[in-house]
Amino acid sequence: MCFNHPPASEIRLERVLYALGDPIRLKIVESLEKGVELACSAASCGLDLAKSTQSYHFRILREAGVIRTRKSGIYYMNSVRREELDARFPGLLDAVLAAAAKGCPNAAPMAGTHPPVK
Amino acid sequence: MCFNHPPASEIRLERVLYALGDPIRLKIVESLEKGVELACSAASCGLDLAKSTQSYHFRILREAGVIRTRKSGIYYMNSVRREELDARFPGLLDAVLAAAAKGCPNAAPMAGTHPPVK
DNA sequence: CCCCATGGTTCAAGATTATTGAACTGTTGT
DNA sequence: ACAACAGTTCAATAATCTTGAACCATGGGG
Repeated sequence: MCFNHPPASEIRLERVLYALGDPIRLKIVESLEKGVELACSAASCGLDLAKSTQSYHFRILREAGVIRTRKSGIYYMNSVRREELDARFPGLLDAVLAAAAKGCPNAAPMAGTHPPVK
Repeated sequence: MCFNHPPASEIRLERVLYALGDPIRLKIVESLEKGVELACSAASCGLDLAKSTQSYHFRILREAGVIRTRKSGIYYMNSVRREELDARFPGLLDAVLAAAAKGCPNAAPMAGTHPPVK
């Protein structure tokens, strides 16, 4: 099930902005922006949502070309398509994440929440 | 009728991204981004929309803090809140507009369309 | 001054889009 | 083989966009 990842050349600004323009999805991207790869449940950790809703948001991010999803064992591992986004829209993700980091110095105090250590 | 412009300190990233995450509103901001001040009808020129719809999108941009609207005579003049946005989210608008300019080298061939010369 | 044309707004209705529970697919561990 | 688990898909409900009609304010003629 290798999902519908758009090729880098077809990533469209409107879709990216739309994807980032939702608080839930922005938080997901933030949590992913340590450069790490996280399972859906770990990336949307703390957000109180039905899992079908989470799935929906991951799909939006995926189809916009913001994240990449790879199935590893039982988990769906997600990461931000950093290089491709930076190449296509230089400075955009940096500016968004810098702004997000400033506006919200949230160090969500997550404790022992199901680690996707694999 | 001095609208609901949020003070600079209350401009929230989520709202800004949401506002920019719509093709119509992005085009409006682009057309405003010559640093000029334009009437609504001029800023949304070329977009084929009911004027109530245009009004709605201008309101979203306004309440997000992206644009400023001032009534001058019979016109509602709009401009981007450049300095405030740059101060609050450095590089964000630059990155977005650079990306938009690259993705779409549209020189919309507008001819003698009702100029808001005032 | 009265009237009307004009630029935008507001309101209520119908048309997209987001959220969610239930049922499902695939993988792992026992 | 089976149960448990991570995510997906589907269909129904809730929320948001779009639009026409009615409206407000301003400015320009008679």
